[in-house]
Amino acid sequence: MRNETRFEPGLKDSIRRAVRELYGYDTTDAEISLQETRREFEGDVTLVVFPFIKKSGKSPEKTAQEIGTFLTSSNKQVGSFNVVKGFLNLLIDDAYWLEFFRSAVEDPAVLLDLRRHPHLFIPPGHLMVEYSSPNTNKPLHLGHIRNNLLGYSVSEILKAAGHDVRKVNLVNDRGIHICKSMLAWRDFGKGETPESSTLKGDHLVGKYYVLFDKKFKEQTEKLISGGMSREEAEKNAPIQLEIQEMLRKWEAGDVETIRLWKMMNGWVYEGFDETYRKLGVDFDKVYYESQTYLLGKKLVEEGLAKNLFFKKEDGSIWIDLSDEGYDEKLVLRGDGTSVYITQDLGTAQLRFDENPGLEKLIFVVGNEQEYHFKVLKEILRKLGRPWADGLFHLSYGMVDLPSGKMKSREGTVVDADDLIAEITDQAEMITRAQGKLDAYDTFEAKQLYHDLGMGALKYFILKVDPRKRMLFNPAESIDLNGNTGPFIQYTHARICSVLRKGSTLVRGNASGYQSLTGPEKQLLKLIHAYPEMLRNAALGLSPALAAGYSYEVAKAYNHFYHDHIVVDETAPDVSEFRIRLSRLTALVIKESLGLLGIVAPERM
RNA sequence: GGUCCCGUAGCUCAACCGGAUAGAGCAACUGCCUUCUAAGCAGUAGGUUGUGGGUUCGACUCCCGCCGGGAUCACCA
Repeated sequence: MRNETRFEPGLKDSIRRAVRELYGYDTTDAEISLQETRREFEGDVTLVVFPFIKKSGKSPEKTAQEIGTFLTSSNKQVGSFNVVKGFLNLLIDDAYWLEFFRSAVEDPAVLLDLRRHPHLFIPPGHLMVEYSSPNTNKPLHLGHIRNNLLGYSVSEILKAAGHDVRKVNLVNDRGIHICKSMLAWRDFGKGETPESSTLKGDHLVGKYYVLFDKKFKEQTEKLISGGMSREEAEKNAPIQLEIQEMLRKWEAGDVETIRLWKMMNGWVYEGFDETYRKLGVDFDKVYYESQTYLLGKKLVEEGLAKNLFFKKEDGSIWIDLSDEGYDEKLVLRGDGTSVYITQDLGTAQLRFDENPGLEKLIFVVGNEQEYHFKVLKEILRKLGRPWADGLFHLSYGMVDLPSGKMKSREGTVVDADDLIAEITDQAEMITRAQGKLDAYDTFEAKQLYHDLGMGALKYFILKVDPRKRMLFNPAESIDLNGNTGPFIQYTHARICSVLRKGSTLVRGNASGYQSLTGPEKQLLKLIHAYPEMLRNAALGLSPALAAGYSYEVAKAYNHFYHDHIVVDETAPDVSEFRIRLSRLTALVIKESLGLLGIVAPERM
């Protein structure tokens, strides 16, 4: 975690003053490198003095010594210091930590509200986050899970940092691939419905999508054995010709086709809603591609009129982006129909039109579409849209299995609903074996198993830097010990248990407590760092920072808990302080887990 | 082939803008429940940060070459 802003303007200003008075020049911010003191040395913050030695003309040790002496006498936050090579370790006085503790006890908003910290404050913006973006021809899988969890968490982080955030979904509900499941159901489904089959709607539709593929393969193989080339066979399989016909009918608004489409998509949406509910994600608005795919043609005309685009002989329209390091890019087909990017140009325009003041549009989409989003942004920029710079592709890495990539055709896809069920079952087994929940009724217990299972899954996925590929091993499922969601949830439940026992001992604000033990101070420092973590997570769009933070806090609390008696009738001052410290710890754990969409249970 | 991303302990991941002896968890091994939740705590062991150069007081981090892996470059989305 960055520390340079942590001890607020005070410390940096003091350093600046020290350098000016001692060596007679003004430092730049970049030269003042503050970091957390490594555990093996004594201190809280460390100043790297190498940048100053040219001006001081003295050795690193001597320079550090001089700055340290200046700081202890000019800044009362600095209690003492020591020097190791070119590193000046500063010890922040306990009084500072205790003062912070009391202000947080009085008013927890000090922790949660960035407006309370001028040096951490981010000007609030009006943002939109698009995530999930499923196809309506098959159920959600592990890849979608990462997308959904990221999109939701990033939105929560941005909201917590003070932004106005709109979460949106863009459902890919039309097109030739959607027709595949429709056709297979119509011809082979015998009227099967989610009710009659007891299959979840999205799974039922997915079943017919797979069936289509099977029939298609059978037909092409047959044609190939009849002497046709593979390419020809794939073009001429009867079922292939039929879906093309179906898509034409759909686009022409054919009543029967539309009816079938609506019915089957309806099933899918019911299925998706259930999965979204289990994942705990939601949207302020859902866009449907069937309503947006025609948008964007006006922008194409505009680009043509401005000579940014050009028309080829066959009537197709292109933009030449070779000067920007990209290729020529098609923006409209020869027959005048939209391609993916046409639509995206249109929806971007629509969103900025619909949301006056919108500053940033964040697309949570896998990194295989990086090229697409670069091109999209570049085109909009060339079209003179001032908001084009506000487009941001939050490009996340794929989720790999031990066997390699997930391939739907090879049946190695990990289904989202199955995974959620398995993890929840596992959480239930382990929790029951612990036998700490006798007071819970069935409903509460079920809810808890779900919260724990999802805690494990969400933490596992979100703790990894979004940009990186990650590996998920379903066979080992998910650990519940160590650096995991349930470990942090457990710590929260543990604190709640302590608080239930000790709440009557708390009356004042522990003002009698004067000196901190090591573990107490460590915990307090981490609590103190919450706003800074929030700021960094928001600026970096990184749930991983919130995950890492919550883990650090949980570890520090368990250490503290192991070494100290919290509730002690015979030492009311100490108990009062430690109970209040526990309360603040529970608060930052609950908040940081909340940023990840993870519930912090009171018992487990 | 062009462009981009990745390579850290047996495994999964950290390491802030270039800072000190590269950190956690899992797996392995040792201890700790008569005391507030042992889903815990403490410890041992595990590394030439893919590789070779360069820049720097200082490189996992920046630059160049190589090796290995991935993505992308559709009148698909």
